[in-house]
Amino acid sequence: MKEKYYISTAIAYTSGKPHIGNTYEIVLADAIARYKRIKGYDVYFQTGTDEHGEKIEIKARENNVSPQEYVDGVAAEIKAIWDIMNTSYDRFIRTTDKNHEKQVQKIFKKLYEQDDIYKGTYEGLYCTPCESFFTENQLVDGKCPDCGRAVKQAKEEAYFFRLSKYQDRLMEHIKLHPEFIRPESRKKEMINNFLKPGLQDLCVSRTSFTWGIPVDFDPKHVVYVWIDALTNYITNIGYDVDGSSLEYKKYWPADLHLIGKDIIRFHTIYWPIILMALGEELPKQVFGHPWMLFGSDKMSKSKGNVIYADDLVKLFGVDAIRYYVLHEMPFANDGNITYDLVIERINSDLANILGNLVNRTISMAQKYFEGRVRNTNVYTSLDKSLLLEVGELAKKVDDKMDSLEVGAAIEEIFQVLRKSNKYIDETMPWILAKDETEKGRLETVIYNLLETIRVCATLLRPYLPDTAIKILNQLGTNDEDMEFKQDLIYCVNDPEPLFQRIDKIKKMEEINTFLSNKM
RNA sequence: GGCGAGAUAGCUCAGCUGGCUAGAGCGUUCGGUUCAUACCCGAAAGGUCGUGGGUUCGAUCCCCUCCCUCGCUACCA
Repeated sequence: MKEKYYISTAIAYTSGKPHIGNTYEIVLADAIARYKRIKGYDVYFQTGTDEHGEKIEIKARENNVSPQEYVDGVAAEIKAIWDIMNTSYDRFIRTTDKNHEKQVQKIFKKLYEQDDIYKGTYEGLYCTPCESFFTENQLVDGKCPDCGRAVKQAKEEAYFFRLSKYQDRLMEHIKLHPEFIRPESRKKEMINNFLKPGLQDLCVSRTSFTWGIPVDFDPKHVVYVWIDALTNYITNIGYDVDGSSLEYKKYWPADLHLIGKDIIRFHTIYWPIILMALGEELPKQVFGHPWMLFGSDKMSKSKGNVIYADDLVKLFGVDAIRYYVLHEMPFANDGNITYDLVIERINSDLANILGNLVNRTISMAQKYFEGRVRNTNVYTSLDKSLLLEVGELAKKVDDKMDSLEVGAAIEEIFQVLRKSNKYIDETMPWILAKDETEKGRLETVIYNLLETIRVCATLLRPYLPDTAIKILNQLGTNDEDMEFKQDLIYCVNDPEPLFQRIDKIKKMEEINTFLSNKM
């Protein structure tokens, strides 16, 4: 039986269209999911949208539509972008799904009945005109951050979760499972800022807005974000307080929750504690990935520097953008994206190193052998290092992927592609072609190249799915073994450029026109 | 303020528990080649490894001071 692998992204908040920074997460998850499938895992890959809350209620009002209509629109937009990015999620959950709502109510009730949740009062600084509570450090000059007027102490009835009851168990779990929170620095932040000082009880219901899942035994309350949003990971695969589905039993606990670094607290403190209270297993790993910055600024609409994934795809193509975000994002630090950098990466890596290698190799196979190439086994010492590197490639990629270093995994493959270009220069096929007695040697050289490219293309499938298929088609093979083989027989098709080189100046003009047309 | 991370070539970054002339990619300059998408290959230039101390036979890597950048510091998500 196949080993299961459950990976999730965070559910995207439907307050507006996600930019490339948000889109990075789904692409990263997709690369990992595709990789695991190739490795033979039974992968379940979930994503979706978080659709309740006050902010959405307000947005809907501003747009003169109902909250449901509003989230229907944004959720569709988000799903469309995920699809444009060619991501292979298995299921897309929305927190407005009926089953989710029902399960959340049951979970809330169960936690209440077992006294993990109790009714109390929420005390805080309240701005009456804005009808909102704020914390001390949200205030601007001691005044309401929204309207600038004075705030006052106020109380509101609310349900609370006794987090402190579980904090020792959670601390223990984090110590026993060093892989639970990644990267490491995030773990320290959680321990030092929250666990060590002691957890405060968490407010889990609201009465100040209505766009949420009602608490069924106390309907003036709606379930506040935590229990609503976080439980998506289990409700959608069949968790049920009264007995969960077989699917749930098969896939839970999740192997990896991939999330942005901004929501680590919810996933490494609140979520595990909710699960402990329910008596369920904890996810194996939570990875808080870094952010994608535009230049050195965080993207925001007010700065006017927002880049959307669908626009980038229109301008550069889906695999180019997948490549950029996967390759350029560091493991722990924030990465950045500019049009200049995207163009440089496409030209140097995709067009020159990869595209041109495939093109020149296939051209030679056509020119010297009418496209039909087999291994004639005429080796020389020049072949040694290339064959050694291809031989080790799958293992190296595997190691990097295991530690979620996706960019480094891709780099390993490109290392071999670079090596292949060098190999052509060293073996000089065009010289061999002039000497009839070197025909056998020439064919071995071309074979080594074709086979190396096949291995690389196969390994590139998780990152550049369309391009990988194109390469394999040009090679005329459907062999997707990740090891170098000695005995394939190639009958290649006509070469066709994979990525056009981009003229930076012309492209920038095109981009400016494109953006000004959108305004 | 507290806690945490980081500061290495023009740019983006590698450098495991201290040890050969500090590395890679991109960019720049020069040279080579022609199978190929003016591509590819090679070479060079370019770093007092943030500051000032200390430990050591020896420190980019350990300790301390200082300077700077960034993140977290609980109910927006």
